[in-house]
Amino acid sequence: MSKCQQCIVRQFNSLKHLSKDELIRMSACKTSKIIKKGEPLFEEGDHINGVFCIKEGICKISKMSENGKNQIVSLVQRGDLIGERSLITDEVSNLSAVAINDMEVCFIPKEEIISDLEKNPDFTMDVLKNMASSLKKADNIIVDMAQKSVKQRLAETLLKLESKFGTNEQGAINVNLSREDIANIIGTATESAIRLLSELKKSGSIEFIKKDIKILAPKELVKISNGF
Amino acid sequence: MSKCQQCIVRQFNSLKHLSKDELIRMSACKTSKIIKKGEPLFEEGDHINGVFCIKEGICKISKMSENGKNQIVSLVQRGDLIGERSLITDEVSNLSAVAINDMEVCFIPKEEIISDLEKNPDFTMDVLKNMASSLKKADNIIVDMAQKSVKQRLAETLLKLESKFGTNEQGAINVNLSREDIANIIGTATESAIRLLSELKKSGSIEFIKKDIKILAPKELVKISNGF
DNA sequence: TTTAAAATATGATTTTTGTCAGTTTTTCAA
DNA sequence: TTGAAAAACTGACAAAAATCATATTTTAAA
Repeated sequence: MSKCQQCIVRQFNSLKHLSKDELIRMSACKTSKIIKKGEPLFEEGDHINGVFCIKEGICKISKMSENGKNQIVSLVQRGDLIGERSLITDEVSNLSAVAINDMEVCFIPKEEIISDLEKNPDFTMDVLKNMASSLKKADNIIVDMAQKSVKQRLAETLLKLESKFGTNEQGAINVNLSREDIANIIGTATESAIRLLSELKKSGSIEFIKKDIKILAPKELVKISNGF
Repeated sequence: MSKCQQCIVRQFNSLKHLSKDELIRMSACKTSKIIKKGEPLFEEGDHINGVFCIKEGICKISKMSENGKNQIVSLVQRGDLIGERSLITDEVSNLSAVAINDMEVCFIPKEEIISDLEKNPDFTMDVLKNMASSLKKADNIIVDMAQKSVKQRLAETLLKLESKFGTNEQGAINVNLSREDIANIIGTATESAIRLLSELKKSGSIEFIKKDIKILAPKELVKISNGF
């Protein structure tokens, strides 16, 4: 199994603050998993008891509402760390994570990393920073969900997706989301999302390359997102 | 000025993990403020550069949307700490805080408390725990905002308000929110909130005592909140 | 390759929610 | 106390979004 000390992915997240010794110890106890597209990494109610470091692939973090609809709360990709919260509380996960393409993921058990959290202030502060940043993002999403129309949220989401995942050779947003996934990000019915995408296509703001979405007029989407 | 070492309020938040020495030092540099109902404690764009410890009163934490509507993200009360994020990042606040009744608040400058965050692991871990808990709550709010109807959110909000602030002598929810505030919590137009409150009143789930709301049938509200 | 299932798409309709306009009630300061 | 401003309320209507029905296209398994 590959060694954490030599893993590039670690440089992208809080684990970069661990010392060589800490990494060697971690490397010895980590496990590596392959998760196929569509399969869960963990589900609501699971005891995670550790953190996942994403070596390859993208997954959607979602939560079931009482209405039985799925809401995607975030998308995480190569280099991201998930499950930091499990280090801090003993509660079961309130979220589930499902691969949207094939993934390679390392798992570091809680008992191995918890002492680092207590003893390595650089590591702790970085975890804290990430949480603070997530919290700020969450507040912004709450405001958007509460105050923006579905159309505004769709336009904003497309812009965010492009900035996060970039574009492929044909210029389309480089993440493989179904129309249903998009609807579950913006919090609307799948039909509504499809309808509004068609509208944006008709008006020339986007085009479809197969099922992928290419943004043609980003400024137009910014306008829509801001309510014009 | 009163001393932090003797302040009961401190027991309710992360500051309880500070040592006697740390408290004495903090006490020497803290400032105390009286904020009248309706006045801001801080506003969007302010450099907070420290934490506020609420000694008395309640305030609403809110954010302006691009649409020009105000969204209340949380309500904080006696014993709560606000502004922890300012300790971690140098960004200006993305939120504003306005008193909903007269408040007494202590302010502890960042430079005084930042070393505790770096050197006192109990304190750090408690801040981390609170952030993790806030993050979980935020995820739940996102799901509610995205997936629940205004009526569902109103019912849920009333239940949450009662459980957080309790009831007064007449059994009404013990927090002084305007109808507009309620609308800004659930993310809807003031008129819609008023209309749905009247509906709940007609159906006997709640009653009004002056402008205050008294929950008569909590089970009914739970049903509504869950979509029945 | 064929075929069934899943995903995408579109139309018609209903429900939900927002907006505007106006009335009544409450609050608070002169 | 009184009168103006703010808050609460109600109705009518418009806009947004969900739902239901159904058609078409794509995907993936046999």
